[in-house]
Amino acid sequence: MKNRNCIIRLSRYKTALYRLKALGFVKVFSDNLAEAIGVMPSQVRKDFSLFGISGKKRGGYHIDALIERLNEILGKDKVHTVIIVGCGHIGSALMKYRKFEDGGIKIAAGFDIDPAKHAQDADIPVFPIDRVKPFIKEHNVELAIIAVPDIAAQQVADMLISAGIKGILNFAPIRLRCPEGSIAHNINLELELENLIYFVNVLKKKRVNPDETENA
Amino acid sequence: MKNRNCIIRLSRYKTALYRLKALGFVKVFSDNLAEAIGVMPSQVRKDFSLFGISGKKRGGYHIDALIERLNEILGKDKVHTVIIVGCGHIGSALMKYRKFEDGGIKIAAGFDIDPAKHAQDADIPVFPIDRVKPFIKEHNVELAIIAVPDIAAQQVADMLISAGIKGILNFAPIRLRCPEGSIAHNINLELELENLIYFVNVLKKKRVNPDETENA
DNA sequence: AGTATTTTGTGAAAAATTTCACATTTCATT
DNA sequence: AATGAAATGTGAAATTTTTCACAAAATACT
Repeated sequence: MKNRNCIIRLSRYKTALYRLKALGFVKVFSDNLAEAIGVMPSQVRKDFSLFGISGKKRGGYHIDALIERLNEILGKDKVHTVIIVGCGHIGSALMKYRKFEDGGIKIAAGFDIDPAKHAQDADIPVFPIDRVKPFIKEHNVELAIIAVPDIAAQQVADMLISAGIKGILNFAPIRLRCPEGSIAHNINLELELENLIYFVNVLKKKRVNPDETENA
Repeated sequence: MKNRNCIIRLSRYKTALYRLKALGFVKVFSDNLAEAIGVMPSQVRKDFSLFGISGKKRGGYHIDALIERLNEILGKDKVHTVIIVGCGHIGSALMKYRKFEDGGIKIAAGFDIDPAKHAQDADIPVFPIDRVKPFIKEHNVELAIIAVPDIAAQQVADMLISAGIKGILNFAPIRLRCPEGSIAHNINLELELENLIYFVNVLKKKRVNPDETENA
C-alpha cells in the first residue's frame, strides 16, 4: 500500500457514506462517492481495489457493509483513548470537541503545567504534567494530542513516546521528530491560512490575467 | 506552477528560516533546509527554482533575502484581515491564537448566532451573524474562517462568498463547494486523528510482522 | 594566482499517483 | 430466456512529483 492520500480519501468516503445513509440510501456507486469528495470515479474504485473492497457490477456498493469495512481498515472498529497535553486555547477547545466523541475517540484527560488549568474532578480531568507518564502506562494510552508552545513541543513529544505513546497529533508549529515505532502528524494552523492566502492571490491574478495562468 | 505541495513546503522553509535566523545564522544551504523540514536537498532547490529563487553556488542562500522573497511569494508581505464565523470552542480558540497575530494575520471580528457569544466591545468583537455581510463589505475582508456546525457550513460559506469573501478556511467536517473565483481549504480534525490511528496500526503490524510490510 | 572543495541549478530518470478505457458482470425490462 | 443498459475492476497510459547526477560557479586554502 503505497498511497498516502488514499487513506485520507477512505476517511472522506466514510464521512460521505454516513451522510448518504442518513438520507436513506442503501447502496452507492463510485460516481456518487466521487462527486461527494471531489475526485474521479475511477479513483474511488482504484482506492477500494487497493484494499480488496469490492462491490457488484451494476449494483454498486452496499453502504452498511462499506462503512463497516472502512472502519475496520481505518482501525475505527474500536474506541481509541487519547490524551491532550497542553490545555491552552486550542487544547481545551479540542477537549470539548464533540465530533471526537461521536467518532469513537475518547479524550481521557488533559495535562498542563499551569496549576490554574488543573481540574481533577472535571468531566475530562486536567492533571499536572508530571502525572502524564504514569497515566499513559496505567491506562495503556497510545495516542496523544500536543497543544503546547512550540518551544516545548519536541521535549513533550519525546517524553510521551518514552512513556508509550505511539501516535501524536501535533498542533505546535514545529515539525516533530519521532523515533522508529512512533509517528507524528502535524497540523499547523498558520501554515494553512498562509496556504489559503497564496491560492487566493493566484485566483486574483488569474482574474486580471486569465492567460498566463501558471506563473508566480 | 503545478505543484501543490510545493507551496506548503515554501511555508515550512520560511518557518525553519525564522528559527535559523533566531539562532544567529545568516546564510543557509539547501541541505540545512531539507534537514529542517524533512525532504531531500534537491527538493529544496527544485522548489526554489520553480519560483526563480536563486542562491550562490557554494555560498548558499542569504536568510533575510530568502525570507523576504518567500513572504512575497506567499502574499505575506502585507497584513491580512480575517473574520471568524462561529465562535464555539474551536472558533474562539482561534480568535485567541497568538501565532496568527505574530504572522501578520489580523482577526478583525467574530460572528455567531448565539446572543450569549456576542461581545461588541471586546478586544476582538463578536457580532450577530447578520452583521457579517456589511462588515465584509465595509472592511473589504477577503478571508474567513468557518467554525460552525457542519449542517450550517455550506450555507454560511455561500453567504460569505456572496458578500465578497475569496478564501475560506473551513473547520466544519464537510467538504465545501465553492464557485469559481473563490476557494476553500478544509481542516477536518477527526479525519486527522483517524489518519493517525491508521498509521499507528500499520506501525504495530510491522512490529509483529516486519516482512509483509505492505498489506492492509 | 592556482587548485581543491563545496554547493547550486537543472535536465533527465525514476517513482508515485491519477486517469483512461474497456472487458466483464450484474441487474432490469420485455 | 434474451436483450440492453449500467457499473465494476483493473491493466495500461498519462500525468505529476520526486530524486538523481553532474556541469558550472563561488569560495576557501595554499
